[in-house]
Amino acid sequence: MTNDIKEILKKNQLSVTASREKILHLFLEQPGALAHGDIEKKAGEKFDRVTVYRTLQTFVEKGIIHTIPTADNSIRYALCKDDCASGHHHDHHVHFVCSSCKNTFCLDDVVTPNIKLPAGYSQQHIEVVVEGVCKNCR
Amino acid sequence: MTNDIKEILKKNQLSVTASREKILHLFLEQPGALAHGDIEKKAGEKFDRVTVYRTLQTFVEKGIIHTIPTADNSIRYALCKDDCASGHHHDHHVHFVCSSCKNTFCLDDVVTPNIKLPAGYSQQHIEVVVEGVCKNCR
DNA sequence: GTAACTGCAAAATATTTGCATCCTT
DNA sequence: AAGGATGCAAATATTTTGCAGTTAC
Repeated sequence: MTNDIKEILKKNQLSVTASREKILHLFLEQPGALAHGDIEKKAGEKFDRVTVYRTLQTFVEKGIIHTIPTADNSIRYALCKDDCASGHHHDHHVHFVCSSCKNTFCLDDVVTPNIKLPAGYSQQHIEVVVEGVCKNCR
Repeated sequence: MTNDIKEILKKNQLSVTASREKILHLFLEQPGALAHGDIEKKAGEKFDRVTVYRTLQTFVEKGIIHTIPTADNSIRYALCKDDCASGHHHDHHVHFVCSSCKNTFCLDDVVTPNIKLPAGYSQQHIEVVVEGVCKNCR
């Protein structure tokens, strides 16, 4: 498991450092998505705010995690599936925000639908976020 | 036209003030969505940052405008259709972000699709944002 | 006249940048 | 040893809050 973490970092040409291992571990050990603030809390004063910013940014650039837009101005991050390589990230699944427990999940098995756009519009990417109650909260 | 603006405000039990008229006017005169920053720019030093925050918040509460989540942490606001009343806002259309001109539009004619969720999940709301090139930019 | 709205000041938060030091390779 | 990563300090930017003065009704 710890090896997995090192592997992911190496595969993306990143040096293996304590902060990166710890942040990546947080993502692996929990099913949902994490906002910047969550990471600082869960890590328990361990590392600098700035390191978290920089690490998240690096991970997004490398395609290790991806962002999930939300309506409340708090960007959330979630792990990408293995087949997301740097540059061409394909994020074809639906995101789910639980209005009860406030967690955000990737519904990896639910693919985004095809949308018929009006004439003249071309589609490059689609993002679907469903809000509701998750299976743990009902 | 100016009457429309006053009407909208009155219909929502808001006093008609210069700031509210001006901000509402900005939304009416342009097809896309506006972020907080856009409003400050377009208004040209006219009113206080704080007033913009408070006005936007009020409008969202009353259902005059709604928020559109984006991946880059900049919340955008757009006018709601007439049938959005306070409390039960129905926002059943797709949003479109142009990667060229950076504008955000409401595709009012494109309704959000039905998503089949995994067992145990219930849906309260759905948000669909498509990124691509709009008809003006291609 | 009263309640609601605005603008200013200031506080609280959040994010970015520079640089010296430390760690990974 | 060299390059990259971290942590601290500080600069910026963003959002919130309190309060006094102004405006709408």
